Amino acid sequence: MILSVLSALAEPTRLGVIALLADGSEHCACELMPKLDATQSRMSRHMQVLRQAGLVVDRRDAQWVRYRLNPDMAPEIRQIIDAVLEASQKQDRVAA
Amino acid sequence: MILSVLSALAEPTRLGVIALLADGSEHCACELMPKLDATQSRMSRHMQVLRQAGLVVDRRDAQWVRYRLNPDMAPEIRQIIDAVLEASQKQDRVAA
DNA sequence: CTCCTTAATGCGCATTTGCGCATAAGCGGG
DNA sequence: CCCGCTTATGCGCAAATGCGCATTAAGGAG
Repeated sequence: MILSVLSALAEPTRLGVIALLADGSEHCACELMPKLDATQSRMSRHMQVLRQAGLVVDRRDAQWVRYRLNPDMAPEIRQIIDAVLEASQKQDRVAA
Repeated sequence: MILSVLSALAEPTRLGVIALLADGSEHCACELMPKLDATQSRMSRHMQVLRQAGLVVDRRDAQWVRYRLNPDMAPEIRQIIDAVLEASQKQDRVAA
């Protein structure tokens, strides 16, 4: 369980997805793709990994699939997410 | 950086090492090996990954190599470790 | 129904990861 | 020096991962 969460996060595109979804709102795959410079099939499979790890949930809305952070995530997993996001923000700040 | 931390943690034996080192004291590889049911070469290579991710430091003491959590770990990385350890403890408690 | 947009998936391939085995290297004791 | 204990590493292999390409599926609009 935790291991699947950690390996889901240990990939730059997937981590980028989590960072984008961290605003709490919904985003469709077609919106995430260009922002993360990912092709369609890559994005689709990465989203599958995030879904299976329980990090995101999806909702079909017409021809779109809208993703958001799983609102029912266990609090201890949510803490990992928050810590990871904070650490990657700090890293970006240094890099910039 | 964060990605190397996450992928270092996303492996059961390595996560086990971190959990054992979380008591704050030093442990030699030969002590960790039987506790985590790992062979010598496996353990050696896993420790290398943890070292390169900056999670542990090692110290040669005669024929032993003593490991401990990196005391100079960046606080935001340390927070990830703590969150991960708490989550895996919770998981163990449910499993037991 | 046809066309368009969005998303999922089968397939094959290249790279990475994890491992065991054997061997080397580091260190202390006799 | 030789031996024993501990650790590191070269090598080859099997499995997992990540990807592109092409195709399929799902949905809405005309």
